[in-house]
Amino acid sequence: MISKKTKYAINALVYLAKENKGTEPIQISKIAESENIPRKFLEAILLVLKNAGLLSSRKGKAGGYFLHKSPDEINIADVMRLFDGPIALLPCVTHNYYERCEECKDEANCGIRSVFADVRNETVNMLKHATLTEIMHRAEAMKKEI
Amino acid sequence: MISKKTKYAINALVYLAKENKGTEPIQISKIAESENIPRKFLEAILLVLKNAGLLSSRKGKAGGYFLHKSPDEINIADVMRLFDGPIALLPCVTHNYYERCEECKDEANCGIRSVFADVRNETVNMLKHATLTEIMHRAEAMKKEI
DNA sequence: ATAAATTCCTATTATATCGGTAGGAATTAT
DNA sequence: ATAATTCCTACCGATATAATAGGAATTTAT
Repeated sequence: MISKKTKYAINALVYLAKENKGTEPIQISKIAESENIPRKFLEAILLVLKNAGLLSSRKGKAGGYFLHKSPDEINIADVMRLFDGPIALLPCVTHNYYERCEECKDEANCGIRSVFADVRNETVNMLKHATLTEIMHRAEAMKKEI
Repeated sequence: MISKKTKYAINALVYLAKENKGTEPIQISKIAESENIPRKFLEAILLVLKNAGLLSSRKGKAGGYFLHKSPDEINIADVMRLFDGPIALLPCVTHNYYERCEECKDEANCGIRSVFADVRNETVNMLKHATLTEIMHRAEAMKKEI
């Protein structure tokens, strides 16, 4: 399961992608209210997204948040990694955070590892393609289907 | 990431599948030593696998564990579910343990849900096909490749 | 019958993570 | 100056993880 942080982050990003017509920043409290996210908790989440370069902010009165990258450059894989760490199900098949399984006898010939490597590749591939744009397209498509 | 319990369980099962030529039970301590798993911890794991019907045991002197099902009927998906619960990354896309996301406004038209449903289907499909037999075949194949 | 070896069962523990709250400092528009 | 907002640090309770400890129950071998 992904953490609530990740889930909230994705929802907030999608909301910003939909709402951000001009470049007017949108306040934390507005996002929190619309997306049913605890306000203070969301505060911390948006800060992380900002420091990771996905969001920009304006401080002070009439301040708020807005997308820093284009909606088709922001994908679920990156957001998940930011909050929940590696996507892989085994430490020995992560690309960026590789760690040997201490109990493993022969990593190079491990059938279990081979399975989880396939799963990782497929999952990352799917989540990389799940951009904000793609997510919005899917929601649109579902609404049109009766 | 899967838990160590799941990882240990899979390793123990593969070991039993490989070692179980006759029907002689194999002792916890032998599995623990061979697979580098803390003995007492493995004890609890094997008990769960037994109660789930994957293993059988003989008690007392010369007792131990052995597969209850055929190696091609035991797959990683089932083992993961047993120890780590649902495989899906969102509660609203699990088949067996469905739970609504409390913050969600419109589940039926949720683009995020749609993405994670795809991921779930693909992952479960791959893990269902990852039987003990398949795992052993993969290891064999890798050893033959130089 | 007895001893030895083993699974089975119940508690306990240490550590970390998750989900969230609290309070205030810094910044900016009006 | 004031009001509104982001930014930052610290804290907290609950739960899960990865074990460990100790002994009861069971069975085989002698």
